[in-house]
Amino acid sequence: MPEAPEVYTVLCHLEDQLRNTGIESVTITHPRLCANMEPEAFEAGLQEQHFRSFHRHGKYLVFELDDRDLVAHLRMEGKFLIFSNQQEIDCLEEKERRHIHAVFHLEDGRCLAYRDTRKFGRMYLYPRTADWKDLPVFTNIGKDAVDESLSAQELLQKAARRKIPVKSFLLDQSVIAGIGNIYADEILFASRISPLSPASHLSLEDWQAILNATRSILKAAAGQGGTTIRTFSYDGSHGGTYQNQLKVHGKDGADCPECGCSLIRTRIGGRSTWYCPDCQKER
DNA sequence: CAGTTCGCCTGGGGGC
DNA sequence: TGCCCCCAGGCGAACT
Repeated sequence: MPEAPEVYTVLCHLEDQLRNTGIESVTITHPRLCANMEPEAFEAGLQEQHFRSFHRHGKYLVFELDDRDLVAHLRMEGKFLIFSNQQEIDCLEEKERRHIHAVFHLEDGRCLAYRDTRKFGRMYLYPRTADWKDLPVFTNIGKDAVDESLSAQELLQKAARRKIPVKSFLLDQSVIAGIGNIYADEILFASRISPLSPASHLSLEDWQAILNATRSILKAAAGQGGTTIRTFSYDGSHGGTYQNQLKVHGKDGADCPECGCSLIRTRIGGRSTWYCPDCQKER
């Protein structure tokens, strides 16, 4: 479940590996992967293009090519894997190979494979746009969580009249982009705010605390290569280490690292949520 | 318009 | 060992 820090980690790895590399051809074996066109058009549109620059917005990866913009969302389990040649893919065991849904054959003989066991990930291809942030896929996506221009005032205004729990509000990508289930729990713990608090009940000071916690936690996690629980890895074998810094998320039966009382596990908006009932007061 | 539910997917784990 | 069911969860569509 890559969130902003994990997507950033993947992006850095791909930039390092693919910058200025050409695409000879692309083979799509799971048509639904291509979100905004037929797979044949997607394959044709990528032919002879080169990876020129690499960006992230929220949980989206953006690749600027010569005259196309390619956008990818890994959702839960999507991964980009780089192989030295086609034979390496052919030699994979069936249970590995069956989850590869796209292969980019690169001009230097390497292969960029997209593997996704649950087929939730999506890719979008567009004619190159002057500013990639104007791409249609970002129409309903808010500012990135670590965007310096995002202010507490802005969050306060967007939360006005919103009755949903603040945790659900933080997960709403149209409000703020890049936060997922793991970091939402960690951000609210650091901010000492109950995830159940209605979003509209938070003060300007509360939003400032959330913004400060968001920036410090996402940056620290990115610095450690992200969080590896369950399946995240940036290249198929190496993961991040921020899971060792988690204070509440996933801590079944654990005590609060601040006050020692028992952490609570509950469900908010259909998602597992961990918090400290003592440190995190409801607003 | 705000909020809720469902469908998409598969592997892993618990219960028996 | 095998079978069934539940769970994980981001996001868009469809609904109230």
